Amino acid sequence: MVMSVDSDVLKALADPLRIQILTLLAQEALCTTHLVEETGARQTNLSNHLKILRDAGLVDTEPCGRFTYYSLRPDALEAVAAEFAELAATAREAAAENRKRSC
Amino acid sequence: MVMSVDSDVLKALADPLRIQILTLLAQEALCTTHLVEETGARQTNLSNHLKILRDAGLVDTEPCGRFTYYSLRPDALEAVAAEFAELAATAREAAAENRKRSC
DNA sequence: CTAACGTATCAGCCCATGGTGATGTCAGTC
DNA sequence: GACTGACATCACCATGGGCTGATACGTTAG
Repeated sequence: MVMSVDSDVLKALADPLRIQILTLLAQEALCTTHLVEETGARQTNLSNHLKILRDAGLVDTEPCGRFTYYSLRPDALEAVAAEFAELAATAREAAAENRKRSC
Repeated sequence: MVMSVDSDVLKALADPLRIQILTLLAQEALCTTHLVEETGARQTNLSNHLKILRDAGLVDTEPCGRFTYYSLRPDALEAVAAEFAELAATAREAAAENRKRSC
């Protein structure tokens, strides 16, 4: 089974502020202003992070007047979760059979 | 529900070579020499990456004479998978109820 | 129309991190 | 004991990425 975890997605997930953003967006859709209030980060900084999350396919954007609502894409996270779960399952199998390449 | 994904674990996962290492270790336990053959990376480089994976609790080491066997820790990956799955579930719920903070 | 606001983009700084060669350490071999 | 091989550690360099201030763009309010 091929491990096809998108490296960009993982890089996008490997940042505390971005995880905080995702956690907030999991609760409800928010626009940048809300995220500025919640995280205390600057608008420019958040805009950068949101671009990374959007490019990675982790969040969706919905323009609403001059606001932009961001929401989390469950399928993207589920795909990551599934691939790690499968990798873990493979490892459990290998461990149960004590598979070990000889030197 | 608190999102407690360990940042170090995610950072450890956010590297293509380390993902390749984990994928190889999921199949069977290997020592550094095997990983050098499989990945084509230098021994020093691999040793660095393996230290990161070990510090993150993603792999186990088992000394065997002058060799060191590395194996993947399924529970660590399962924990990550579970947290992402839960975050995704929360987001699905929020989307179903169309939760959106007003501006 | 003009002003104010929400958001995106740009250029730059700085630090974290990946890669490397040199070296150290420990186990097994002669 | 001397040597070789497996692995870890160190110092160094180069690149990438996060943060920032300045600025541009589009939308709504007055």
